Amino acid sequence: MTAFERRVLDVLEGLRPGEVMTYGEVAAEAGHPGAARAVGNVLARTDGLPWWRVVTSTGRLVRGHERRQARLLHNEGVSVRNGRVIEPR
DNA sequence: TATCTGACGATAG
DNA sequence: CCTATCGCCAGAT
Repeated sequence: MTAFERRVLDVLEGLRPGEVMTYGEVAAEAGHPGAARAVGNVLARTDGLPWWRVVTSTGRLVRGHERRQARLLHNEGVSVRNGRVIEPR
């Protein structure tokens, strides 16, 4: 477990159902601005994290997991349309 | 130290 | 709005 990974996990644990953040925002809050891509890597290999509450900078859902993510987000009251989170980023 | 990889970001076309 | 590209970062080899 690296320091970077811990910081990312801390940020994610602060997310409540229905709240959504972008990879870039997570990276910045974790104290590693610009490491959006690295955040994605963490989410991809770590289990038990609310990965579906993280989307791309344009509100696009995670590549390759659109269906699953759309369902999970919908369960939390987040509006999704055409593989994209609606309005409130 | 050098390279490669990937659930990203910004931008030109 | 979409795709191609290039830049960036942390991790793994």
